[in-house]
Amino acid sequence: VGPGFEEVHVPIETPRAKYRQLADLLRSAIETGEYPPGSLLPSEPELAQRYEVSRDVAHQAVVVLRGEGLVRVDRGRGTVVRELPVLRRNAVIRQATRDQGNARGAFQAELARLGLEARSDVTISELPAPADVANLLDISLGATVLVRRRLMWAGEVPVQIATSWLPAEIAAGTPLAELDTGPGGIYSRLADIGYGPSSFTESVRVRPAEDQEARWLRVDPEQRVLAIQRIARTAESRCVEVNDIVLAAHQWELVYEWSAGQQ
Amino acid sequence: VGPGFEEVHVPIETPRAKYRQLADLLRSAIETGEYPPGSLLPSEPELAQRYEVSRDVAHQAVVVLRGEGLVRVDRGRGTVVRELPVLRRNAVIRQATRDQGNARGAFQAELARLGLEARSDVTISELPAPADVANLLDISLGATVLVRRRLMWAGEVPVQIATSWLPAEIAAGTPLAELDTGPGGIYSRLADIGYGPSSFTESVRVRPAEDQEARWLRVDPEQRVLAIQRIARTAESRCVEVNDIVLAAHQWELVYEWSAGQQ
DNA sequence: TCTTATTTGTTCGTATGTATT
DNA sequence: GAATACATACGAACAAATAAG
Repeated sequence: VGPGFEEVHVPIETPRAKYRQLADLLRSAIETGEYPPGSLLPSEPELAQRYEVSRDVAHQAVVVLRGEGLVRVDRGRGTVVRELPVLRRNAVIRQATRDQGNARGAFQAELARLGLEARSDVTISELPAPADVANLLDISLGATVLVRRRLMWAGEVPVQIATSWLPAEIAAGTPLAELDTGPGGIYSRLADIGYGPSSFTESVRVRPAEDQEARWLRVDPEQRVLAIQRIARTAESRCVEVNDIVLAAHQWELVYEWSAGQQ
Repeated sequence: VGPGFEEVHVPIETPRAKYRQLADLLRSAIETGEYPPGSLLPSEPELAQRYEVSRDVAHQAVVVLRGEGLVRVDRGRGTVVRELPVLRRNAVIRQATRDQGNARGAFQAELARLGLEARSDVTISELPAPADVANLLDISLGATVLVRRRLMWAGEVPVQIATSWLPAEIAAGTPLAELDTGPGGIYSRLADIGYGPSSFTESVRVRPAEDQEARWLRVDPEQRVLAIQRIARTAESRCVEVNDIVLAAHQWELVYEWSAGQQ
């Protein structure tokens, strides 16, 4: 419990709801390896029978575990224990180590550490800028931007959606519009053409997954995602890239480091 | 929708479940101000009657909105539309501006910007260190640590729980053990006694609220919190403080800034 | 390809318990 | 104490997705 809560009113703990008790049971069973990663939980009717509760209670218990990201449901098949460990993302180091400073490199390194294979898939297009992106990039509403969307997998598991927006004015016709941006990634290519980023800002929000994200990341619509917006600026404070990153919240730990003197 | 999803299999959109449709309806009504912040939604039986659905559907719809942090339930009273805007927390600036570098100062400034009053409440105790904290502080398991727990409110709304752990060996008997740590807060006091922090690491996780957190932050146990662990180190890399911060996830935006050169 | 069984998703109806007003 | 509100539970039924044949 810990100190400092003394003065808070705590009502007598009402007997824990059955579906919570069952969720606790199943959680322990998963953690002790009774249901190993990738295996199926007993079906809801079977849980109901085994623990002498209604199917509704069994269902609600599974809903709790899904919310925690402990299991995932394949409809028509069953409830699967998730296989991946928590992934760590260090935003500062990603940008600092220039020679592998592209997202792919940092991502690969992180997964290699865990014995997993990184796979990613890039799509490039040119589109009119959405309002918020246009605003940040300081271009006129509707002006064209280069869009790089990258989907990333850890092994066979989809884990990240990243959408990068660059002003077409500076990116069109450069290696930034190519699938492979070469060593150092897009930040090195931006530097090549005189727009090397000098500072970064990330803002982090937690929200429910949108339908499409939920399907692609294989999570419930009720599941939360981390929505990170990274903004890269030149030394003159010109914004040269906006990057929207979406991660399944249960699957990631975000790490930020800085030193005291820094402003 | 956006580019890059083309190759993903998207099943025909099954008709949206009634409880989701109702949740969409209520969400719009809240956003357009039909149910202003602080007001009560119609009761579940009334929603059921008005929209010709079962009470179960009305209940599930409210569950969705609760998960999003849009409403909060006062049991026995009704469902309340939340009052607070999203709060922004800039971790780097908090530590950088030394003269108001204590959490209280930064927190107050942020709330003042929104026209809200900050209130906080500190409890100090000395306890044996939990295993993970002892490990980080590099002290023996069970050694005593100074614990500063701060509960913070924005106006009347509880918004943050922060628990700071300091080695008793360096903190006991110093101003660090006082309720008011004076100008600059604990980091200035650490500097005074030769343990000024020089670098910080924050790691961010999203998880369901524990029961006690849920009660105190007035969220559901199913609701997610941001669990931030900040570690402060001296120039010699000695860890001098571990700070566990818990925030209701829907209520906060985390901001981190850094420059490209930095390691 | 079609059929059937299995599994989860959703809805309705009903009932009871607990907290607040 | 009574009325109202949400929380939980049981039972039944049908829909949708998947797997096995």
